[in-house]
Amino acid sequence: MTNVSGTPLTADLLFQKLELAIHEHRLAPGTKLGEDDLADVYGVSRTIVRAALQSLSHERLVELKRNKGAFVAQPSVQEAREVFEARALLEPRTAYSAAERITPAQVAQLQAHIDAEHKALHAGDHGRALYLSGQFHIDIARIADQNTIQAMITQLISRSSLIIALYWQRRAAMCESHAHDALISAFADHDGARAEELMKNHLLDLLTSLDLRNKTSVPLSLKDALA
Amino acid sequence: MTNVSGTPLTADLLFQKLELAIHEHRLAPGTKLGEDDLADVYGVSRTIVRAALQSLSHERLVELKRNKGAFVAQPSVQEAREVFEARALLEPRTAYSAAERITPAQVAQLQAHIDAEHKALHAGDHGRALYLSGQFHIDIARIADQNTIQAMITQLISRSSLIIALYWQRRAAMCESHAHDALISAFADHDGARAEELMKNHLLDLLTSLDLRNKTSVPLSLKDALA
DNA sequence: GTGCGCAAAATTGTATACAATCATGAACAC
DNA sequence: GTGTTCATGATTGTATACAATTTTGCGCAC
Repeated sequence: MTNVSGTPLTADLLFQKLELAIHEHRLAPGTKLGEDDLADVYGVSRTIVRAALQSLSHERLVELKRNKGAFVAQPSVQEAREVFEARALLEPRTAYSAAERITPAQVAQLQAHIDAEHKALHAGDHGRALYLSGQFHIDIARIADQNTIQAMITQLISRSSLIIALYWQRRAAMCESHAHDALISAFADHDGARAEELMKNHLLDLLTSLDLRNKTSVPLSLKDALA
Repeated sequence: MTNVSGTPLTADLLFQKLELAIHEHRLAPGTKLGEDDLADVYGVSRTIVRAALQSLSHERLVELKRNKGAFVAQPSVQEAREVFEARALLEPRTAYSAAERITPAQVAQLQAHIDAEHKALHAGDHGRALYLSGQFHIDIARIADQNTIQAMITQLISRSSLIIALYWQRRAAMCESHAHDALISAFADHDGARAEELMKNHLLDLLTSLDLRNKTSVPLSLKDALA
């Protein structure tokens, strides 16, 4: 099948599309990503699809099982804890740095970001709201001018989205929390210490809102349970 | 060209070989990694080579320039600072956790690691010594039982090796420092606070031993300077 | 001799063909 | 009816062929 739309659709682009779909919970953990299927859907060859899947695998969003195929990752309870451990080490201090460097224009950007998040939530688009809420954290790293840390946080945020999909217990409540608003306030005041503390607590809140009791994670398809 | 040796040499294996070569400074920053060249050397098709190069690119050890080829990365001064910023956030706290959990057997492992490093240094194999010294840091994350953080530190260590290749100022001195010995002592005592502090200082020492003054990084080949 | 332009060579990007492995299911023994 | 075996089909792994782009270098004008 040849590509129909105007853009040639490179591997990076396909990567972004799939990453977004996973982040917005349009692709559930455990979903099989067949190479031919994706190639047909997006009108590219398997070469491109494989490159994109390899990238997703590197970001831990997809698990590549040799001779079996690619599946949307299903983070274990252990992995979920580790991801939030890592975030706890990186994000509070990064928020501190961001608060010291942030410009009024960037404060406005963050605020616009939150507004969009609330709007999506109001429109019932929970996936979109979750994605935007993640972008908020990534923006903070960008404002702190730490590209390396930003790349790490980006990965951790995406993985958190999978974790949320698997272990969230009270879905409705989450996005209503005004932790992000409080953070913006600290940023506007250039109050690094407060931003750091708020971020730390925000991450703890997120973690405790998960149900990480050690029931071996329920596989979505019965088939996988036996394999 | 067909593969001569016994093992089929998969993409992951080639990735490891190249990563090690970069880490041990056998491949200098800026070196071009031609696909056909690598394919010939290792007796595999370009398909495998490209997969390995893509992985290396994801680890930021190789820079992929579209239609130009793959080159061993040359981290900028800014990137060098960012890498050590990230390490400063991750490693001290991870050392703390490791100190609390470490077993006597693991202490012995670390000690053996250091002995091997000293031996390599004595044998004049600086590249090997540098590699082993990096593994020490990765082992700490492993002992802390933090796979996610370990993966991040692994990447940061490899990138640090490139940074050292570019910005180190007093080569001989480095590995003689006994920072690792002091860390082991703290680990043996399960003294988390001391381990954390030692690691923090160790990373600061490393950073200050670099020459990160903002001269636009000297390109190894004149050709790249103009491109 | 210097600089421009174009053609040839080399290198990377993508698609496709073939090989290897795994999944499915029918046939058969018990 | 249950379980095993083997053949068939589907899916992934690898190599190769072709297209697109870049680099190289020759030839020519000035």
